[in-house]
Amino acid sequence: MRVTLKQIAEISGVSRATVDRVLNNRGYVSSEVRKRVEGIAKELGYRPNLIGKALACQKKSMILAVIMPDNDFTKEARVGVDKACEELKDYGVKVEVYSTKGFDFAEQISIINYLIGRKVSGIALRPAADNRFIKEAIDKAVEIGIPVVTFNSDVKNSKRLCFVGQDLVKAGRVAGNLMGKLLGGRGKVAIFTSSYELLALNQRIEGFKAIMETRYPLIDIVDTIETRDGTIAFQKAVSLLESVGDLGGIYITSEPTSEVCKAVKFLGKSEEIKIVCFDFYPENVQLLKEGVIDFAIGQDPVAQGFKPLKILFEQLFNGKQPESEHIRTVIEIRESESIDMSN
Amino acid sequence: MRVTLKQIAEISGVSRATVDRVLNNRGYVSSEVRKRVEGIAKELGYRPNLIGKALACQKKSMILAVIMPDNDFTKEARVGVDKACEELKDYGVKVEVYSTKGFDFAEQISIINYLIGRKVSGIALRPAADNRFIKEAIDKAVEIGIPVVTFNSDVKNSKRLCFVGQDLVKAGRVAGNLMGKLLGGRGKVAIFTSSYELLALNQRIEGFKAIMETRYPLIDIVDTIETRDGTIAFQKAVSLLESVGDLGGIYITSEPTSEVCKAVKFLGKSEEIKIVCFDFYPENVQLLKEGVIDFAIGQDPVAQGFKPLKILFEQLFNGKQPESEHIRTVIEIRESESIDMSN
DNA sequence: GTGAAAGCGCTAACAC
DNA sequence: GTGTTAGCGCTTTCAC
Repeated sequence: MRVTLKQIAEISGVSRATVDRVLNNRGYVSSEVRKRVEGIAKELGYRPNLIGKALACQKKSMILAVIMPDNDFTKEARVGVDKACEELKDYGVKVEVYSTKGFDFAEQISIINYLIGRKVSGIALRPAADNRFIKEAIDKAVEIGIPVVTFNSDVKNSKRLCFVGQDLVKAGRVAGNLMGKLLGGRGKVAIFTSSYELLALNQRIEGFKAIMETRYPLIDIVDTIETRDGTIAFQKAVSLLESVGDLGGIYITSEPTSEVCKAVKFLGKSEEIKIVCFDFYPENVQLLKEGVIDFAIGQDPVAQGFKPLKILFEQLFNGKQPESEHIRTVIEIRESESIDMSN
Repeated sequence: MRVTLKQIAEISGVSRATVDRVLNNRGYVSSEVRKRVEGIAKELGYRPNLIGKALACQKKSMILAVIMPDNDFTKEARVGVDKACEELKDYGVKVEVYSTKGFDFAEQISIINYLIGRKVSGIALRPAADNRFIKEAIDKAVEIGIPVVTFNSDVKNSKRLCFVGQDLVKAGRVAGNLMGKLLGGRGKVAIFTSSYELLALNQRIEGFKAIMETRYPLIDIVDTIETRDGTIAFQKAVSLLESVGDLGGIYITSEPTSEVCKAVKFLGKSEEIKIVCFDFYPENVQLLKEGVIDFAIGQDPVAQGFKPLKILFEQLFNGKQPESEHIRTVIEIRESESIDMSN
């Protein structure tokens, strides 16, 4: 059994309450006593017993809030949120989920302000944008003592505790390498992306292009198409396929996947066109099984829902800092045989 | 706050000790009282507070033992074992690791007997073999009340609580699909395996062959080579490559990976021969980066070290049964860009 | 400034 | 068979 607070109290000749005051910076303690207690605690390598602490803290339930725009990703992240809920329940943690329709950063800001007013203990945020308004809202929360963890997408230069998400450039490199192997190192490729305004997607393109240049010089990126509103994706894909008859592969950074695949199927080119895309949403699973998509790359949304809460809890509960400022989630490659969640 | 044992005691008009006796089946309680208490507990949906329980149990440290033959896999599994150690330390759990040189099942049996004598609380076993002697040792432990969890490789028909490991046939299918894609669906392939006597490796071959037959009829498996002692692998690979000039790919089920790759490099065929193998050991990482290996498939050794201990703990500590009899670890696909552990 | 004491939910030794 | 009591390590209230 490790050294306890009680032992420290006895050795230092003070009460447990005083040791508690010193070690947890609450109340006033004469600097002489403080020095002595700190010295002894350090010397004995005191580390609080988390179970005892948890038991004593159970009553004062702490509230953690999760804010996330509602889309496919959210649904899977929710599984991780629920897991964290379950695991932290015993510690008196309550989790509140605020899911907003669409990527409306103004709404996120007002939720943050509301939470600041309610003095919640911590906030996990999937930002709807990376701009100075969101940044300021985050900083405001942090400054009054509410730690914020961003996930899925980051807010640059903000005071958030850390960011949990995929290394997106690297994910793009992985996608590029997969495409390179599928094409045997030669051929024509097109890129589909939903918006040039989302940093994450641009990074996925950046990594893809980088590896194509260095490792697959014989692969030609013939076009990069922004689809914005998904409805035009199908038409654009059909035109592309018709105009570039010998297209070998399509790389899709996110949303338009099913529309693009529909076009490929429509023209009966599932066999000859190789497709690499992101995420394991149900439509993608289906397309993988059908053999239309060759590889899908996952970003572990469950971990992205789980870890921010866990990190906030550990920070608040035992002052543990996150291991790094960017907690990377795994880059999962799946094909038709490994796509089933059951494994 | 959920309903507590104390409340149940008050409502049933008995003492906490009696409720404890009823709910945890210790000591004798009149069947009348037992019925009443059980009824009330059930009605109120009583679930013990694990933190309180943990705090009270800390003193009687429980010992969990891990037995595993020492090889590359073990080194990585060890990381998971240490993680479990750390996480369970607060609950008064001590973990003892017994790592044996080589796959000597007799030695494992004597360790198991020793642990039975010492009355440890639970055993995590990576079996050195799947035979009736090991099975009997496991059953003996289980019968006197020491739960056993097997990992990495199972022992059929034994009374182990559950098995933690990869779905090996499925992993073989994944490997086959990757090879199929690398070869564009046509060509000649050879299989290297270290031993026909290890169930795991045969299952990896089984899955591979199955998918080749159904999905890639134009791919020809020209040879399956057993290398046993690794030293002959290099020579066998060289002969193969020389005799089958137009070989397209090599599938390696385990150990001989680096020797086979050496042969491929030796003959300057890294570019033309596609290689799919297992595990992310340092040599494999290097070969992936060099572009000699195309894909490596991981079995999450860290989880294989971690989960058995966690499962044993939960079973012993709060009677929680494992979710399934076979806890599958993830089938991780990695290529040169995603092979770095850092992600 | 500091200490005493109660209490979190549960277990276990001992008394009856 | 059942109850009493102390205690696990920590926090917190209240008194001095």
